[in-house]
Amino acid sequence: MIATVAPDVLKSFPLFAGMAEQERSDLIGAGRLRRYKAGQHLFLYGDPAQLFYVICDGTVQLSRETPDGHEMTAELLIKGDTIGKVTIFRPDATHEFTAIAVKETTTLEFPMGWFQEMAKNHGILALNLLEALSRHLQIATIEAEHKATMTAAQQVACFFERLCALYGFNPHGFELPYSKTLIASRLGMELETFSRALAKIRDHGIVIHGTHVSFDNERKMDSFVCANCSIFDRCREHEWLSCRLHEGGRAHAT
Amino acid sequence: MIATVAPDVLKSFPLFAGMAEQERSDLIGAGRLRRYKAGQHLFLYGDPAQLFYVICDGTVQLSRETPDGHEMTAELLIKGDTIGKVTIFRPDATHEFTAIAVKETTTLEFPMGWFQEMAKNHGILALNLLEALSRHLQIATIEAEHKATMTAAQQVACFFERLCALYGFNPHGFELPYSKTLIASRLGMELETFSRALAKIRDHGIVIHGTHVSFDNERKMDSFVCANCSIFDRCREHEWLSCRLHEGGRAHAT
DNA sequence: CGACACTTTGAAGACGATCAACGCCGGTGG
DNA sequence: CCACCGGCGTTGATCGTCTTCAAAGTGTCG
Repeated sequence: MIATVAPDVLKSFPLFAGMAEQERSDLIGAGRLRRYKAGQHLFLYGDPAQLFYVICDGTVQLSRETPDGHEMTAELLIKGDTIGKVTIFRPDATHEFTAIAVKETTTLEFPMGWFQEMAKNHGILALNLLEALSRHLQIATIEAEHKATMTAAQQVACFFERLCALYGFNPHGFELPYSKTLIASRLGMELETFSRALAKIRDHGIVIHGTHVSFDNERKMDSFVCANCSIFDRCREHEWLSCRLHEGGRAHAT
Repeated sequence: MIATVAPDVLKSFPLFAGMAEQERSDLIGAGRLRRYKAGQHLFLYGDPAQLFYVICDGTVQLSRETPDGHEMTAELLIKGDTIGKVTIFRPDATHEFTAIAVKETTTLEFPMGWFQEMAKNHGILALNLLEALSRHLQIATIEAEHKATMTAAQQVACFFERLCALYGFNPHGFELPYSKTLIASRLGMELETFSRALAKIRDHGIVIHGTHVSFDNERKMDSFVCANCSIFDRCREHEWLSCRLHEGGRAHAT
C-alpha cells in the first residue's frame, strides 16, 4: 500500500515554516513516505542514526529500557513532530531511544547526511531545527523543575496546558492524541497516580472525560499550574520565523 | 580591577575547540572580560538576553523562583561552560533564569547579536554550540529519566559520574567544584536527602570526604548507576570536532 | 572565643509506587 | 446472542522514600 499525505498538511508543519514554496516542495519531494503498523519499530536503541523522520500522521513513542526492566517513555510524537533533531548535529551518533509506532503511523523520511546538507544550505531549515531543539531543551528543563517541586496533579495539569498550547488545540475542548497509559509513562508516573491526579485537577477547572479535555475555569488554575507552561505557542513561532526570514535575521521588526 | 585569564585556559574550552589559531584569538579578543563578586547577579529572570557568556573562572548558578517561593537550580556552570546556547537561537528571547555568581567569577562576554553573526560565519563555532546544546538536551533527558526511576542515592552517584566525565576530572579523586547545598538544589532534592545519599553510595564504592570524591571500586557501582552517565567525555568530543573540521564535515574518518 | 554558614542526624508526616481487585469496553468464538 | 477474554482505566490499602521540621555538629573567619 502506498502512503499518501495531503500537501497542505505538510505545509503546516513548523519544520517547513517560512520556506519558499518551491524550496519546500523540493525538500518534501525528496523525502520518502513510509507507513508503519501499530506496534512496529522505526528503530531500536543503539541503532546507528541514519534517517531523519517527520511524523505526518499517527503516534510514535520514544522509549528506553532501564537495566531493571522498567520502560521509560521519553517522548510522544504526533503530526508535525520530528525525530533526529539531536542526532543530526552529532553524525557519529547512535539512537538513544527505541521508536515504536503506537498506532498506524505515516512518516516522511530523509537520509540523515543528506538532510544535514540541506540544513547547511537552507538557513531557514536550520533555524527551524534549532528552534525546535532549543524549545525541546526548554521544556525538558521545565519538566525537570516540575518533577522536583510539584505534585503529580500539578504536573498533569501543566502537561495538558503545554499539550494544548504546543499543538494549537482548543483550550475549551480537545481530544488527547494518545492513551492515558502512555501519558502516565511519558510523565514518569504510574498509571494509578495519573488516574488519581485527574480527579484532583477537576477541582481546578480541568475536566477530563475519556480522552476529552477542557479547561473550564482558567481562574481556578492560576496558582496551581506554572506560569511557564502556557507560553508555548506554536503558531506564534511560525509567525516569528517568517518575520525573521523576510527581515534578514531580525526578530519582530520595528 | 582588571580581570585577566591565561590564554591557554581559554584555548582549552570546548567552545573554541578545532578553531584556527588566528580565528580563535580574534574571537576571544573581541570579548570583554568581566569579574563578578560572590553573590552578584549576571542577569535576572525576564531580562532581555543581550550577552553571550563564557565562564572563565568561578561558579555561576542558574536558578528560578517558583510561585510558591521555592528556589530551583537549573544549572551550575564552571570554567569553560557557556550561558546563552539556547537563547542565541531565539533572538526575541528573555532570560528564563536568574544567574548569580556563587563565588568570585570571571566571564568573557560577547554581544548576543554579534556572537550570532560569528556563529553564522564560522561553521566550527556553530558546531561547537550545537554540540553543547544537543549534549545538554541529552543530559536533561537522562536526568528526567533518573528522577522517575531511581532513588536519590543513585541519582547522586550518576551525577558524580557525569561531573567527572564531563569536566575530565580524575575518577580516583577530584574536588567538587561547588558546595553540597548547591548540588542538592541542582538535583532537585533536599540537602538532608542528599546528605543521607552520600552515606548510601559509600557502599557502592563512591567515597566522599568534605568536597573530595573518589570512585574506589568501579565494579561495585555497576548495577547501581546507569550506563548512560559514563559515556560523556568532553575530551573525546574535542577530538571528534577537530577531525570533523579537518576532513570537511565527516566524522571519525577512515 | 563567638558568630555564622554549611552539613549531618533524628523523628514525624506526605506523597507516590506497588499490589490487588473491580468495572468497562470491543473483539472473538461458540 | 451470549460467554469469554484481554486491554484499558479506576479505586482501595499498604509500604517505602523523600520532605519537612527540629536539633546538634563542624568548619571558617573576624
